[in-house]
Amino acid sequence: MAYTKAQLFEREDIDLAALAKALSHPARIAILKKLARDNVCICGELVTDLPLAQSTVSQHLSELKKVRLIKGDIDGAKSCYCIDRTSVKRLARLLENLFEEFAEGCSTPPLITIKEKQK
Amino acid sequence: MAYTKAQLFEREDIDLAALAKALSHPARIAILKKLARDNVCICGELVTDLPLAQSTVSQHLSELKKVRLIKGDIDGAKSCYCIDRTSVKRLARLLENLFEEFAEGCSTPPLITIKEKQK
DNA sequence: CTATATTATCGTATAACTACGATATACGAC
DNA sequence: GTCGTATATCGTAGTTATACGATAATATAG
Repeated sequence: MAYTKAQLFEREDIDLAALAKALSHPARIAILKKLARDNVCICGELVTDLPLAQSTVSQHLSELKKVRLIKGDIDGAKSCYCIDRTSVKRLARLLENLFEEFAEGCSTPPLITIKEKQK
Repeated sequence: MAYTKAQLFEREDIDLAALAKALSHPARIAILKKLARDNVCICGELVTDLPLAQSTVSQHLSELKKVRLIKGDIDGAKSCYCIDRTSVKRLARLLENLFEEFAEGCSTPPLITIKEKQK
């Protein structure tokens, strides 16, 4: 039988799932946090920081780039990556929608909302 | 060599990654949203709602339960699931931390784009 | 141009995920 | 008890993810 039926769901759910998948490995979370801290970061720094081989780091970067959470530029022989704030905002919006539904569904206490504090 | 090195990362990153993985399939997002809307929901309703076999839905429910985003109670022959607000709050907190880091990172967009690497 | 440094990509092995049908289990009705 | 319903679990096939080393590609240094 077929393998995935993911495309049979609602667009928004598919989008959020794709972004969540990008966050579903601690290495990629760590990469995003470092990129955020340093604002920009060359690949080599990530390789020395993470307990992973260079090719594996490159692979993780590629995944993050695929969903546009980061973008990369070539600077000489090195690659500079930075957070793509547009997509981060999109992720924040999708998460907000989700958490709103959580909040609506029940009368129990307040849910923390994801606020967008950027710039 | 080993397969996963996920456990070598920081606790918080591992936790967030695990929760994000639970959100990384549109079916599970849809399940969470329905559980939130109905506050409580029996498994059968989910099966008729989703374009998936009963066993597959049960599997997705199991994954959500594994990270405690939902909890289930047996009500006779049926199973009632509902959102676990405690874990949802934990997820919200972890996401907040992440987004805070994003916000703290520099606001200046880009760096000098030299050129596109291609092959 | 050659050598070195940096990063991306390829090939590959293994683990995990997705999905289903079949089966097991547990309950309620009878 | 048996029958039917509702869920969970097992077995499994195919797909995707993780990880590495090896190699290719590109830029800089000499």
